[in-house]
Amino acid sequence: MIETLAVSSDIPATAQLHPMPFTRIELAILSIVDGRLAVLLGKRAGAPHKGKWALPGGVLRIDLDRDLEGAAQRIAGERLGVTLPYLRQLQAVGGKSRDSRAPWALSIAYRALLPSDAIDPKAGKRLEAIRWCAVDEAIADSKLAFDHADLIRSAMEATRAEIERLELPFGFLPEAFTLGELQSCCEAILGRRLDKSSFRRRLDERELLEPVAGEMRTGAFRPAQLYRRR
Amino acid sequence: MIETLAVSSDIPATAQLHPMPFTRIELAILSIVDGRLAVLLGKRAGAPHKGKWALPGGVLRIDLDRDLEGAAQRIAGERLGVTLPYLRQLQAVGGKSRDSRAPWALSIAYRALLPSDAIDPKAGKRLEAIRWCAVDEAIADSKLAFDHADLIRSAMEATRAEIERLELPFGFLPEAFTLGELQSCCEAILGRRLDKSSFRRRLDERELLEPVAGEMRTGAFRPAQLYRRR
DNA sequence: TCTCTTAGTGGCATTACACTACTAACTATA
DNA sequence: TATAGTTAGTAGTGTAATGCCACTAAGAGA
Repeated sequence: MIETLAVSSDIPATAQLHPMPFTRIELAILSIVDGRLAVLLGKRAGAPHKGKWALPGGVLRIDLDRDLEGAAQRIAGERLGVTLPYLRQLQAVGGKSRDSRAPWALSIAYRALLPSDAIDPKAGKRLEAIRWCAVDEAIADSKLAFDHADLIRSAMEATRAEIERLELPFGFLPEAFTLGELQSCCEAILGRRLDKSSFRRRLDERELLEPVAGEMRTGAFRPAQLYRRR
Repeated sequence: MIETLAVSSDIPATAQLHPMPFTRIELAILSIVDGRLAVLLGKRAGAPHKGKWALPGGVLRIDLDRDLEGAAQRIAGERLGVTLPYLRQLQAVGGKSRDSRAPWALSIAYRALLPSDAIDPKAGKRLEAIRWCAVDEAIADSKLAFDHADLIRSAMEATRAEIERLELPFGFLPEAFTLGELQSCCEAILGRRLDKSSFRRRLDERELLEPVAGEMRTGAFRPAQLYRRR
């Protein structure tokens, strides 16, 4: 039926028979705030879950979006005024009565890494307010809207696994950074301390970074060599 | 072209304003055939891609399916007459002009592990034929329908990564099995030989298995201890 | 000049694992 | 009955990765 009829110009009867799910994109945007891994939340301005905190997101628009990643970028631009580097699809969740706006709701969750100052705290269209929330607290918070606590947990786990594999969180870092800054980032993501010596040796063997010749970060103490992505 | 609206008896205007994508589930069902990792393909009986081989799949039915995994199980039951253990969501793919039946098509891909004899080769409703195809060949085959070669690659990579982490492929094995059988499975998935001694030591340290006391697999050569999942 | 703090390096111990070699137990066949 | 062939199972050694600890270096500030 669906398999057998279909020409692009004709409308196959069966495809019209079945209503399709209310389809959204949700964004788990992570950052480091006060040395802890944090996620961007928006306070919902309307029903459902009015007044609760939730991941920013929006409806998939088949007239505007070329593909799923394009939809995620459009929504990030419209709602938050940013484009998202290091975007990665997390998972799809869907089911009956996930969202009272429709009988069946499907969400595709994306994750991005951003420095926290890349978001204007006054942005957030269609949201009363936005804020950064430590992921530990967000996951434990039973008052988050929808099933967003699960999505945040999934974002955190995926990001931790990347760091364990030494896929570095360049999204959190400026173009040039010190090894100390990089290590602090990784520690914030993993939620545990790392050994400086082992960490550097591992980076070294994999040849992931190159020093920016002559450039040092100078500050209160001994200056540190700056590195960039290789 | 189809424009499927999200519908509901009492919904806010926003949910109804936008047409929703044509949403399907695709199944990457893996097995070991002749010592090689293989994927189940169906020959398409109708347009689009009529006569080409594709992953089995079906349309998400919001009237029938409670959630995404339920949809995957319903489709596996209807099309292949099986229920799928060790089901895992792979990824969502979507975009304009993925499928000529609709202006915007979204597919959620699932992966399952099954012994090859769990599928009746005469099954395959709405498909001309079904067959097992070695994943290497399927990935290299530019004539597969839609973007299914990408989905198969993704299924293979996800499964290999699981084996590397010693998440064992119990879906391919009977209740009780020998260490030799388990090792052969893993070798077929990884596409390389493993060292017997190391493999056993790693299993041992992680305490993943327990011997079935007194039970041995007897055959042409020295009998082997049977193990089960712990 | 001394202390404090961060940057950066070196060495030893432990662990995980690859590689090799070996013994054990069964069948089949001469 | 002896022997070859095949799979099951164990043991030991070397090496690579890395955890852990200790050390030196370079700046600021008291």
